[in-house]
Amino acid sequence: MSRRTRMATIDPTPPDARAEPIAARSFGSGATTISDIARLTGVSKKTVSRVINGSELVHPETRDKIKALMTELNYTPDPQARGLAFRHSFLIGLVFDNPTAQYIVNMQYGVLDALRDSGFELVVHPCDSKRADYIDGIRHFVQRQKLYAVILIPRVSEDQALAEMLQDLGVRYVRIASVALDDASRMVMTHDRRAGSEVAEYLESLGHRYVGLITGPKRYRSSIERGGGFRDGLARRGIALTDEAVYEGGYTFESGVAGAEALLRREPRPTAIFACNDEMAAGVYKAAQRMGLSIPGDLTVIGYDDSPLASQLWPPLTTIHLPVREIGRQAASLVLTKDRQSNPEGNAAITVSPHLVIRDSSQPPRE
Amino acid sequence: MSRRTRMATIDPTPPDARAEPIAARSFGSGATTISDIARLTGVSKKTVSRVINGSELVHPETRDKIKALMTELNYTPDPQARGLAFRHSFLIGLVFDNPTAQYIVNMQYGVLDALRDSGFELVVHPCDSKRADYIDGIRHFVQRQKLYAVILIPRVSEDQALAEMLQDLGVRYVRIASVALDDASRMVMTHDRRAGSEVAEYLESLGHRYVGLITGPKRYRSSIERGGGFRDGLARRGIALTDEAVYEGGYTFESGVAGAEALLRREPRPTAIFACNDEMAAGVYKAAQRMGLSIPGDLTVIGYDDSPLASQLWPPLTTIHLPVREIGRQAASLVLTKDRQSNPEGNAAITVSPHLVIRDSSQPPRE
DNA sequence: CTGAAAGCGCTTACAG
DNA sequence: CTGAAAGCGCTTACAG
Repeated sequence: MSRRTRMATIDPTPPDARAEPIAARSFGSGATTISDIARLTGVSKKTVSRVINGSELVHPETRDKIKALMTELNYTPDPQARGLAFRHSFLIGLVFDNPTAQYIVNMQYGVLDALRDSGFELVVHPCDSKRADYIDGIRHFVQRQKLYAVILIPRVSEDQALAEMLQDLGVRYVRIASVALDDASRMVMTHDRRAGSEVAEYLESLGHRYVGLITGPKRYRSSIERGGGFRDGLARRGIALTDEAVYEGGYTFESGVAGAEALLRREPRPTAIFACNDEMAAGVYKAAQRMGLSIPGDLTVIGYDDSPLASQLWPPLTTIHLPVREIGRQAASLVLTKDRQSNPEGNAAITVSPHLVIRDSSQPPRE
Repeated sequence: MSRRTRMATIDPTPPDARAEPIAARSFGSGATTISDIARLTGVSKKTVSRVINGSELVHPETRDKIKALMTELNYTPDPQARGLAFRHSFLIGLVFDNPTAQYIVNMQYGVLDALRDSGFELVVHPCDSKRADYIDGIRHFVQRQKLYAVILIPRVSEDQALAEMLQDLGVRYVRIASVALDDASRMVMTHDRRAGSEVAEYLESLGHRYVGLITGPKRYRSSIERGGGFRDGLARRGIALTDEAVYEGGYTFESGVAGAEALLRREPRPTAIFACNDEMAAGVYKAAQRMGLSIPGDLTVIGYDDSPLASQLWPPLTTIHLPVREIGRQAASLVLTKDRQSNPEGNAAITVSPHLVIRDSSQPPRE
């Protein structure tokens, strides 16, 4: 029936226009346009457009007929044409500086989870936040591609100047960070401070009293939060973390090695070390091996991230699981929800909680 | 002077049209259009378009004047508008199945190296080649976004059905693989076979006679090439690799552990193991540690990839360096060169050569 | 609830 | 060497 209706509908356009069949125009087959749908269904392009954009102002019967035809012809509106008319593209930019490969990839997977079937695509944009003009680079990227939104990953997410530039541009964005740096509607927060405390409490409960901390760079907010939470957690349990028990690393393997070597020379030697990411924890493993210390017999090691590395180390690393893919999913969902401003006051920021995963690198201290 | 020329040029459009100043229209500032350039420079849009597209058919003086104004106003043509007219977008798709995170990220960096300032952007598209309809998913992606080109990473690059679909669509693509699966103009090849042989020759030269091989899955062409090259290399040096000395792994850490455990139970015990990627080599480390074998004292281990893992293992891993970023760069350059067909016969495929990096996990066998 | 006209910022034939 | 007209596939006011 629906087929007959379609066939019976007379094409209102003059016979000279568009006389050729629908399919196979330019990009392989399936190049149906909004005009084809309008003509074959006997309505105006505007009405089809209303259906595409989910307007309520369409007669249900008309809408159904149009939708049926769109499905039948496997029609999807051209994002470039829509973008030109809407004055923005259907692209989401992912901007990042230099996290680990695993972090980047998991984030991409998470974002793409949320973007699936949305008509939006993910465009990646690494940058170097140490360059003076890196914000300009991002501005050009956003402007030129008329991005619909951008997702900011630490450390660039922590740059206030970048956020302000994006606000000036009037483009949507969301920042991923461990503290509330912005409106709740623009934040996905990870409770790094709480996770740091959790590590402290776990170590105290095992009986450790002499512990060391290897932080990330001070310019990373996550590093401050993880380390600060750890320090606070210890303090709450009556353990003071002296300055000599803290080594500022660089989130790299090598800095983990150096940090462990520095900390393990102290007297009394720490019985446990918390490294603020897994890569540095792997460095601690190496230093311990060199110094003839066994893990966890002589030394308990805790990491942060729960990267694949954590389960590949020997012994498997006790660490904080950071749900990166979930974070990416949340960030992308946030950016796609139109009604962010509908509840400007009551909106709570989206938060994601890392949690401790106990494996084999931790146990009570000897004696 | 050029400024005076510009100011003196009378706007040919009627005064009612476009009376407002140029800047700050929709997307922040800088929303200059081709019409602005044409009007202010006193030529038609078509001529400006010619300059944009590098046509020779423009008077040098005119071209210079236009270029100067474009620079002055910081004008870049809108990729969406160009895309709509050109019937393709300025997006390059990166399609991959499930390589390691490091591989994906390095590939992205390489591709972006080549795309910088080209006006093209990178859209990422992971997929699951085990799903029956995964090719349809890619087709929809390519058609809907009207991709300019797509870059195929192993293992999807090895799927002939996918390549044929892309050909039917008429979209440019390049395949990254270890053998010539396609026209030279569509290939970036890595000499995995040769690298496998290099490992064999190196081990023989050290004096190893009893060696084990842990391959990747048979469905990966790289696995066949690496393993095959290794076998051939040994054979050329008079060493036969028996079937029992070969374990088919899955390119995963766990399969490396399992493979090493199987191989190291044999008599005589192999004095060296070649794992076809670093992750499996890390698994070999774990198995060796469990069995109380020291590396390289009791066992030489060689990996493949030269991922960050290789230098983070203890002892640092001797491995084959695969220049992934360079591969990405080459693939993107290939896709951007317009004149691929100019020399259809004489074209040699782009090839990239992996090479051995000797670290501390290899030495001559005992006695 | 529906449509005709104009426009988004570019390019492609077609003329000259 | 240069330009006027029409078009790419959509949407936004504006009318009804």
